[in-house]
Amino acid sequence: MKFDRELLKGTTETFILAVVAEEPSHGYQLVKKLKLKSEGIFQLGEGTLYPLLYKLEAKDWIKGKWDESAGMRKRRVYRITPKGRRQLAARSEQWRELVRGMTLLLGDSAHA
Amino acid sequence: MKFDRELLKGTTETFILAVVAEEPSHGYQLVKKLKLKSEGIFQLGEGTLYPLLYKLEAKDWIKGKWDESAGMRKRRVYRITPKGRRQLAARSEQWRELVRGMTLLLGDSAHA
DNA sequence: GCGTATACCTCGTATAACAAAGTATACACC
DNA sequence: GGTGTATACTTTGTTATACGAGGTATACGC
Repeated sequence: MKFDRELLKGTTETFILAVVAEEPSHGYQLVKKLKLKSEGIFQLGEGTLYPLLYKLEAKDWIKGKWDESAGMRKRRVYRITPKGRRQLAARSEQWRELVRGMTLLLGDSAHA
Repeated sequence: MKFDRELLKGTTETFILAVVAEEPSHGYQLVKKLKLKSEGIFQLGEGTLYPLLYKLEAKDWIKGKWDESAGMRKRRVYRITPKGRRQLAARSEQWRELVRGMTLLLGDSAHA
């Protein structure tokens, strides 16, 4: 979906954490996976995803490791850290609150 | 609730439109109303709300009119325009898609 | 040797929500 | 008639985020 530019802000970190938590992944793979698993709703470009991964790693929420298996393009595989799990829980909580607030305010408009 | 700074982005215009659509209101009133109706989840400051109202009016999604009834501090009452209603519908649709995408991706994490 | 899919990296831009500070009016109360 | 509080609006500066557009380089099929 083509979102109104700002709508995604603050949610991306959360769903990336969630997907990485479910299964360690590398960047390029995440681009595909996010699109697939969200049924095309989220389509992050690489220019969005990679810098985000660096940031998450810098905060120690995920940890990347180079995978240089023979006969493969080398790739950096990220897995979630304990700290990342705690963040994910906190973010999910905030997300649920946001949804609750919006539901309260949108009311009928939400089903227009 | 204290949100993670960026999480609200893109949602504020939507719920303001929704509340104004339900009933014409002036700025100061909206600050209170948003907090009340969202059960304290959304607490926009005036420094956030007023500029937003100006922007929405500039886009012709809401229309303000000075109310100078006697014995009252004069206030600017906003009501939604037809264009605003269409926007509200579009925004609500996007919001629902976002929720759907997040639900797909968060999965178990959403109930942690 | 050529095309395509894979995989990663970097820079510039727009703009949004917020805090903080300011102005000014109505009204209750002593 | 002076003080405090709630009402009501305005403006400025800061921070950060998602994105597009561009770039590099490797594996593999044919």
